[in-house]
Amino acid sequence: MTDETSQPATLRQIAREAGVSVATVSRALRRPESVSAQTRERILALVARHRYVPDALAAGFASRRTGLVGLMVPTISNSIYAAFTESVQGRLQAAGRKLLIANTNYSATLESEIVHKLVESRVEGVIFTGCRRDGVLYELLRHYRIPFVVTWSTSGDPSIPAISFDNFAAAKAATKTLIQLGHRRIGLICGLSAVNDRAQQRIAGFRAELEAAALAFDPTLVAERPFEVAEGAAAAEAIMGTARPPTALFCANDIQALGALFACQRLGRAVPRDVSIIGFDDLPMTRIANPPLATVHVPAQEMGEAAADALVRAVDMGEPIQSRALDAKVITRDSIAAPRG
Amino acid sequence: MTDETSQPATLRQIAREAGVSVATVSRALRRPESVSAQTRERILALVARHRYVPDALAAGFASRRTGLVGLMVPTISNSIYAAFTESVQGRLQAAGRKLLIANTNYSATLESEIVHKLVESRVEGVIFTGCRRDGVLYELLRHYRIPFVVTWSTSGDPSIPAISFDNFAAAKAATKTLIQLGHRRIGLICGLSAVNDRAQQRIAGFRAELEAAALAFDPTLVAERPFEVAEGAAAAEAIMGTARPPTALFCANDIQALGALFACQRLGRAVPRDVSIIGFDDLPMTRIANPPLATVHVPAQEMGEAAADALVRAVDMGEPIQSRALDAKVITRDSIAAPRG
DNA sequence: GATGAAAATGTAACCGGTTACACCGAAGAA
DNA sequence: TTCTTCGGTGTAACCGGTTACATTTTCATC
Repeated sequence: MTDETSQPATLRQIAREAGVSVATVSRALRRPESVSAQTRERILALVARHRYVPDALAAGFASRRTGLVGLMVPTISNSIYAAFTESVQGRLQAAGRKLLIANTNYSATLESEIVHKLVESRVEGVIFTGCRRDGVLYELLRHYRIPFVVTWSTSGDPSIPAISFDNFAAAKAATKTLIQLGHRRIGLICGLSAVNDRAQQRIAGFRAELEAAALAFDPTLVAERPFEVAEGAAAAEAIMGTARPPTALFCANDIQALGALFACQRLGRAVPRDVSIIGFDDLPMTRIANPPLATVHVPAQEMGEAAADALVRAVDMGEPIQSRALDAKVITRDSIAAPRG
Repeated sequence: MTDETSQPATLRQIAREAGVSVATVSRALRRPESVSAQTRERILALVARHRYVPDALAAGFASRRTGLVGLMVPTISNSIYAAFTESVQGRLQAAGRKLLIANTNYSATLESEIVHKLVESRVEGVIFTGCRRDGVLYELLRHYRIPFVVTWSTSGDPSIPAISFDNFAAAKAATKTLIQLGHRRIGLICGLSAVNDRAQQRIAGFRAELEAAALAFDPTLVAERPFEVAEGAAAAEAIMGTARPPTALFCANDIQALGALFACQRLGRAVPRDVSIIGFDDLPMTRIANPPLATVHVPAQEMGEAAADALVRAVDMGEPIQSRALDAKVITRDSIAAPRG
């Protein structure tokens, strides 16, 4: 088990020492059954002794396959993206692929740079978060025949496959839940729609439902903020501090919803007695909070697995990626109730 | 701006069309100042027209450099690792490196497989979480001259560089804070020490401080659980439901601490009046919770950046990695107070 | 105009696997 | 015996850049 030389061995060295050709060593490692048992054992013994680990770079270069898949998420600090990333990674790992993760930090410039890096790395597929981006990027990927799929956002363009759920409809449903309880003045806390098409779609769903219920949209009850607990708390304080505060808050993500919940409690507004709160994402913590937080369950894990699987199939079998809309549904919990009086 | 051919171009094609040698094209792309302005522009125009993106695989293969760094974390679902990962990634991205993330899911077997994959990929460096693992892995990396650094855990072995903080001391300090407030019966909720050396070190720190204060260690007040809010809640319920419940809980991570906080409140135990709670990690949410949660600040971001920087320097300048212990410190907030009576 | 240094460019070997194709020998079929 | 088949193996081209070294061009200086 000691290393013969201090330099890592190469396939040719192993071949020489085993008295066989490089092709045989390559085969012994990649398709062991295609080599006689005797030869195989001699080779594997040498491999172990030299601690030989084949160079995936050279192998990838020679075979024109890298086994790499790129994933672009805005951030993994947000638990929901972390869970999503983990599901993608698990699935790819199982399929013998490696995951290259890149954080775009909600910056289009950074995202564009990263896509170029991924193409350089000759990834075999790319998973995007959200669909709004410069079309040049999609063209670049097509030119290099790299399949891609959009997640977290449905794309209007049928040529851009999306495995996702309907943010607009989900936000509309959450808003409807509040309206059906009797709320007429509803605040909205969400991400920055300028850099986040999910936030934008959720706002649109919120407004559409208000309109459907013939309720006025009051911009003073809306806050677009970064995804931070503290931002959610600050936004809730601001909205609840207005002259005519709403009786309910729709937070387009659970991180901000938790911040809002804490802020309301600190302000002495009981939830749900004085103000109802509904979130979005269904993070594990919402179930445990006091009171448990109503939310919208998003199929983060399912979406990640489906996207990874679809990409692997596209690479392995040339199967085109079909757009799919998964289900997101409102989860009613104790943080929402009919308004007082 | 249209692509001439439908096949992605190669360096040789660009060279032929530009009427120069491949070396010149390579230089024009990698060190533009080493080529005359005229030639450079002609080449760059062709590069743009063909949408040429150099093949990093071939480049890496030729130059024996991949620009890849591997990061092994147990999971990124835990916010603190997500923040850590993000800081590593940001730093590496700035240094022109790409990050290969792998989740070990607290499994030694999986970790071992992944290290092999990373060596195959010829990563230029590896960042580990925790130090407890089969020495064969460290030997393998040394044999391939791949620098590595351990984070989140100090290593006893000086040959294994660690950029970390002292879990034992930090847990001891947190426990001491509770004891100094007057607590004599303290519960402990933490991760699974069997698969997590940080958890193990924190338990040890907890016990050491009890001993220093001449307090008995009561195993019925200790719960080792996976890192989930729900687990923290369940553990707190169990511990607070015992015949002689503790007056304080030390949770060795904030996720479980939040679960414990919610559970205590649900049980009608006011925090900190009936029970004090102190966490570990200083997640953003602890600041906003009701009451704000005392915790131990860990230098997750600093550690990630320092580890990434050290690795880059080791690769670029052959500078050996020095072990460093960063500061972790107790943050007092309203969730802890002197016990009643 | 000759000279030498510096700048710009070209030539070709090389990185370490993969794989199409050729080849050989043994077993089974005719 | 001869032909066919097939498992096992070898040969060598190939993937697309990088880079050491050689060569040519440019330009300031004497």
